[in-house]
Amino acid sequence: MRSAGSPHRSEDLTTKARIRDAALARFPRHGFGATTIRAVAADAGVSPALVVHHFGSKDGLREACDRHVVATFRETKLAALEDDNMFNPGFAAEAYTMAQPLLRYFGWALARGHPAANDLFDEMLRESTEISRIAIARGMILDSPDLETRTAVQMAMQLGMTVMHSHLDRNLGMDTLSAEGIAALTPTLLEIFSGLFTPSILDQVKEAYGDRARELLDRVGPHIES
Amino acid sequence: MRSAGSPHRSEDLTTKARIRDAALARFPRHGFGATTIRAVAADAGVSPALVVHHFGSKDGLREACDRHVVATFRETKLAALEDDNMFNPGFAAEAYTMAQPLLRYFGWALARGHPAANDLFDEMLRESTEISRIAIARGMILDSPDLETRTAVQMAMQLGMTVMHSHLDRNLGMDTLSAEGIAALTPTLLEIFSGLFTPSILDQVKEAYGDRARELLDRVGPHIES
DNA sequence: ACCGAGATTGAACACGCGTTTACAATACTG
DNA sequence: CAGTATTGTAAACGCGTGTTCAATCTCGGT
Repeated sequence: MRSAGSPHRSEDLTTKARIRDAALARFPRHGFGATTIRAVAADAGVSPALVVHHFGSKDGLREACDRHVVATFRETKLAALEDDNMFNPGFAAEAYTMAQPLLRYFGWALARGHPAANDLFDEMLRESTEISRIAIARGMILDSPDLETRTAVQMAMQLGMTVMHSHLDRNLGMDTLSAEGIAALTPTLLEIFSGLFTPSILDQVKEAYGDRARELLDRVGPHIES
Repeated sequence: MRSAGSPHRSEDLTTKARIRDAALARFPRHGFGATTIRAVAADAGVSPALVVHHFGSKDGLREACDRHVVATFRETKLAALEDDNMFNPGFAAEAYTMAQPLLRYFGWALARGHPAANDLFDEMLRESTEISRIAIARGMILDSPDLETRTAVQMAMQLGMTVMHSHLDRNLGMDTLSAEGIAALTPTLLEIFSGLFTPSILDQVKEAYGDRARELLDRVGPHIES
């Protein structure tokens, strides 16, 4: 799988990017109103005026965050599509390993219903549906008379889970947005959605995910009539 | 099923309750910071000073909203438990019919991770797990080697769906928080979770929900070995 | 009729915010 | 090196905010 391509060490980032990243972390944690330009500037180690100089206004800063997150998600998703990794069972864990602040911000933007995030949701939904169709054709998941609705609900649920991640963390005693957390949770997700998989892919998954998945998936699963 | 018991016509409410309801609607829509006491007061048709007189401060107002929503949810949930309606397939539709502002606010509070909402989440999770155990004993859903995790993930997903409801609404062309929306979506939810149901309860559900559910559920479903 | 307590208000205050402006330092370019 | 754009800063301004306060209104109890 291709790397996201963006630098991760903060000393490699331009001042503008450092300001943006500081805002990216603060907005979802404190909300838009409670996030002050002065605080963002302090996080980035610059003066408040420089924030305005680079982004025009506080709203401009938020829009820049929106655009950056949306663009990064799009790129990551496209890369995944190109490499045909969408059907790799371990894909989710790797994909979610991308910087957690981005995920947190994305969930926040979706919950806020910002136009740019709306567009991304809709685009992701269209692609998700298309991918579901391909997976059906490949005999991996089961068809549905209303695949659009099923995919939409499933996507809303999985993204919603991201927004609720702190509650999962607290109750499961782990960081569910980390790579290890995703890996630990994947068998359970497969168990929950087991009714939608074909028996053959379920066998493959049991093989791929080891004992824990086999244990969880032995009792449940799809049942095709005929 | 018992009614929630709270009056719905605004002219029946005390001024204090009207202020609280105005805040209840504004906080999730505009966020805490962007919600001004003056705007809440205008919505309730009172002066800004009266808001402070009744709730002490803006934070006090938010806390009052938190308490009210959490308490209402608890009451509704207890009533449902008492009446043993938790296993009625049509329960969700009725339960969700309660005032939508409450649902919106609850989702917002959960996403914010407010302590009071945290407690309610944890309590709901504990009860959900207990209910799952009962449902397993009654042969309605399938057991799991890690029922706690499965229940937690399922709950986070379903609550997260509430937070994401606007995106579902936009893409499905309906109001998914209304009684009709819930009813329309329930067959799809059953389809998604079909792997967790026992065949017998799935048959019952097909019977209860009519042609659309039967259509959706005919292809998928659980498969118990032996 | 009187009183007192709670409900309600308009005006004002103090503070922190986003933003502006003028100015200094640095980096780039011919 | 001169000239110029870019990057950065300190200080101040104006505005909207949460909040306070004294004053008025409402109305049940005696």
